[in-house]
Amino acid sequence: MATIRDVAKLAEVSVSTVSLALSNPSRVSPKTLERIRQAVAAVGYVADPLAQSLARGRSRMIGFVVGNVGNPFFGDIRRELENYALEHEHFVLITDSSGQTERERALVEHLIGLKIAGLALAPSSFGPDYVAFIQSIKVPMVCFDQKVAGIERDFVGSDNFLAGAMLTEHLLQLGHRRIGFIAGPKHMNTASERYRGFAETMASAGVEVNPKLVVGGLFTRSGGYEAAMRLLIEPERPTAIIGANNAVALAALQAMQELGFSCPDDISLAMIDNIQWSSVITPRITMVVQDTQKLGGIIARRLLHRISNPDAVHEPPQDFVLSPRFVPGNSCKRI
Amino acid sequence: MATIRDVAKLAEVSVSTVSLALSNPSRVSPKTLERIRQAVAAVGYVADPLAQSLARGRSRMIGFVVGNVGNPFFGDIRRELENYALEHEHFVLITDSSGQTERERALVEHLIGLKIAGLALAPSSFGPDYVAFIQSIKVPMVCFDQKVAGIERDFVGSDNFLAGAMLTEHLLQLGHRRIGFIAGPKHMNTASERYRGFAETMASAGVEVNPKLVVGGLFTRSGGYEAAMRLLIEPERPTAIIGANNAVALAALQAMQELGFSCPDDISLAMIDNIQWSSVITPRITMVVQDTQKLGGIIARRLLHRISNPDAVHEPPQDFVLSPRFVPGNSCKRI
DNA sequence: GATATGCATCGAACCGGTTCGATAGGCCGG
DNA sequence: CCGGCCTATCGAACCGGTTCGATGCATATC
Repeated sequence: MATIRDVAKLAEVSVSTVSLALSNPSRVSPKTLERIRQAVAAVGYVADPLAQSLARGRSRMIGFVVGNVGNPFFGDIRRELENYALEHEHFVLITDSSGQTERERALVEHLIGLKIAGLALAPSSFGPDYVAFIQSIKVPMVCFDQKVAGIERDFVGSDNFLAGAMLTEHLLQLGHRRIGFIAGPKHMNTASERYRGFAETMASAGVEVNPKLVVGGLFTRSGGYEAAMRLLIEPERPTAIIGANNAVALAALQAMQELGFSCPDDISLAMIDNIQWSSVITPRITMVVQDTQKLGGIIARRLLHRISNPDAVHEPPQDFVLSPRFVPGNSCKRI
Repeated sequence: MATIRDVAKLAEVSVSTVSLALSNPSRVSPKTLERIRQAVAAVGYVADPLAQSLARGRSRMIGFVVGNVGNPFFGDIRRELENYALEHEHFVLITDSSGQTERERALVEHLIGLKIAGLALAPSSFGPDYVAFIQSIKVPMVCFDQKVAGIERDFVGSDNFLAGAMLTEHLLQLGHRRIGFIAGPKHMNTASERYRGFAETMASAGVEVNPKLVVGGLFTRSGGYEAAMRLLIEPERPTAIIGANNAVALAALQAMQELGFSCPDDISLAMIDNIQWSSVITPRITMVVQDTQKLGGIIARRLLHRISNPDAVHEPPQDFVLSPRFVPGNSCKRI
């Protein structure tokens, strides 16, 4: 590997001039610049990014930390960020915390050790310790998906209250009154907002919610399965079920199939968030989806804005909340 | 951030002694070691990984490069690699080439610039130029999934011939003779082997393959959809279809649904590779799956073996080929 | 014609570690 | 008592860049 000193020697200038020429060509005389350019080409010089990062104190890498890289929701966002970053000569390092807060923390610390230029984080936890940790991060960052109380950072996400409300309204209009709700973890903002959207819409419609029909508490497949089973063995079985995310809704579908219930003939089903291959699942599930592409675009733009404008540190954090989109399927029946 | 010099000052030893103590404690006297330990704790010293990598010429990071991080096949492998690497104090950098060879190359070069300790790569291409590029990589590496002719590296993958053969055999035993095959790109080893498994099993059984029933050529959803449509409008429509991967098979299912064919009553369907949520898809598709966990384990072990045994460079590359597993569903009917 | 201004270039310090050869002191055997 | 060997520690060079203050020279100003 050729170093900057090889270039300097060949071009008969000092090392510092080469460095200057490469990072700020206009500050070097045209003829010297040309000599340096030729020398660079001659020896095939490429700057060592590690040495650059060490000297500059920051690299051109962006950290991307989520709980599940395989989730298409995060995948779409990742893709947007990658493309935008690449256009701006940045490089995205993807990491996966498996939803474990400890691992997330280790990953973030490792990334900061790598002197990343910026961080896009889908927070995996909450509470004072967690908030303190996030707040201690000095690197430009954007949080997304999960709004966590106390974190004062740019945030990009969807209107989850609206998402819950839309599905509830839809089912009410189809005549459903006994609507089951498989909820997510109460402490997660997405989960509580979606539930609030459900509860308030029911209340506005003057329909009382049977507390036995609100189940769950995990956004996982197994949690959803168990919760769905509880709904299905209820004597006053619901006529429709809302899954607060894709995993619990699909688990509910599986439980229904296993118990011999037909969807939508026996029970209607609706969910929040898309899944891959949703179009080949029978029935096609009525859902409310987030505009992942737009979310990703905003995250990317916001993060790179903060990265490339050093003054942006003083800009107060801002929330970007997008409205989700209703996608009708054939999993909900009028009764 | 505390530096190694702060530690040295506080412990009243030289910088080199601190470095030595930290990397090779046995070569420092017990009492000095203790002083250094206390100093480290006192100033909260953590070595800067960037500076270490620069000085050592290699880091403790492992590059993971695949065409689609969101694919659960790669996701499972990634998880195994991450866990194993973490146990050995290595850190996995995930990157996504979107299947674009140019991007893959840029990513690999970037990772090498980061002085990664090792590389796990799912090759995205083939041909002399590509092979030459891969062969030029000096970093310890393991290739997986796609076996590429000419690349002399450790390889970990599944027996794709067997995968194709198993499904074919299954359908033959159910009485099918007019079996359609949606193939992948001919130049991809997985695709050609799967096809070969199909063709040879048919031949052994003395069943002639109608060339019109072998369609496709892309492992994508849209490619599979188009190919399936061609099969379905064929006058001599197949009684069963094999999708050479999950994407084309599910696209075929969608096409069948859209044209009003019932699976498996009208047409049977079988596929290679699993998908997420396969259990909620109606019908449950009969498939042959790869043991992703085991694949990931082998990749991880092999790579870390090469990384931590410098002599291992002389070990000749080795192929690890696992047998896939048959998972019956209810998408194939006896006729 | 002396002084101020600006520009191109350079040298040296620095980022934060590692590594190797040198040195000094302690212990051994002869 | 002295030479030889071992061990603990150190200093300096190095990895490959960046950055800032200094320098020298040419042009603009009064």
